[in-house]
Amino acid sequence: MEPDEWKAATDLTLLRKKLLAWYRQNARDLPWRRTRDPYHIWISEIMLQQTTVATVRGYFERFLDRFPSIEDLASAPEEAVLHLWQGLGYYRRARHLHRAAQIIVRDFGGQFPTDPDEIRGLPGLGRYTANAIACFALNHRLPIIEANTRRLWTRLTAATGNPAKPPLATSLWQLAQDVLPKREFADFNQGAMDLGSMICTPKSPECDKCPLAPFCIAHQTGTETQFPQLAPRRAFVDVEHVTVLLWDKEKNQLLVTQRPDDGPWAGLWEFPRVEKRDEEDHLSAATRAVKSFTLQEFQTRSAVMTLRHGIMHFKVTLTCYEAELLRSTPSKATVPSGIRWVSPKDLPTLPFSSPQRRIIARLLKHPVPERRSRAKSRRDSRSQDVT
DNA sequence: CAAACGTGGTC
DNA sequence: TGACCAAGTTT
Repeated sequence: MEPDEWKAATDLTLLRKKLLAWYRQNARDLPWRRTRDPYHIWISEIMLQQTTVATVRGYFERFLDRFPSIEDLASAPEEAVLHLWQGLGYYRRARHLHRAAQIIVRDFGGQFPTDPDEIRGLPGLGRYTANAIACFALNHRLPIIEANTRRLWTRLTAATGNPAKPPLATSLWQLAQDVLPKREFADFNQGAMDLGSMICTPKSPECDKCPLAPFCIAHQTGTETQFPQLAPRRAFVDVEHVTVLLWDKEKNQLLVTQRPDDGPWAGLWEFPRVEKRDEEDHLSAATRAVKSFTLQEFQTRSAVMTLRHGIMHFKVTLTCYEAELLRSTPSKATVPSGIRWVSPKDLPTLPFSSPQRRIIARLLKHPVPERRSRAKSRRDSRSQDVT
């Protein structure tokens, strides 16, 4: 059925009443619901993009603890912002957040803008996020559509087609607008998300507990799990990456490199790493990884660990080698930007991707020189040592 | 517009 | 235990 058709055939007044009543009884107690501060709600909404509530909880608290105000965020080094974001993924969000904070300080006197169009103009704020902040923090009567509400409304209306793109996306936004009550629209929006998240779940929705079941076409026809009709995901591709712990033994330091502004893990640090080519072996790839960052002479040693991780639609096997400088870096040498020599204990002060942090964790757990001998007996569930 | 952009919780 | 998927935005 078309959302328009469903709307005309539905008692929207009753639906609003049912959803609001359910929300009053079942609302989740979330940290970002205990405030109306647009800055706090902004941070939560950015963190929640494509990210589960369970994951965000801890990050939200730490972030506001470190950056209590927009000005604190704006004046922080980008590296500090990325450091608080490490492990959350989609790191572009953190950089947009940082840039937006600077714009707010420069153009809005450090006060989060109250005009929806100005909010929408900030980097990282699309239609959903801008409306969510304007609605929850600033009392604007605006609709929202995200994963939970998309699932909820497509099931209620049994809407066919891809809800992420026109024409269905357009009619869902229109529907979300039209169902909003005159008052309590913020609770209505929050309630729709909670219902989608807790009752109208992707796999096995609990329709017997759903206050909107009487309005739901999918439920009436037993087709709940046929909606939403999302586009199929890209198939996974196996790839091999090789990364190198290049030691300056004399100084007890390791070479780390900063990811370029574009591409995966932009702005984060990592040990020199390349994607292994089909025609080369792991050792050659390890050597190539180091050579792409330094002209200093070194000797590649052996692989010390292998771990697997996912990134986007890739299944990565990451092999970690060790290598050693033949001569220590002269103390007065100029180190190019984008490269640093860091002692193992200082590695946690830099932002790293999750797989690279797993390498660091093992490195610190098995400090030189026992690292090799102890490695065999100390394997964890997610990675295997290579002998 | 299709593709890029990460990670961990969950069942 | 591996597949699915999450409070999307940008280019």
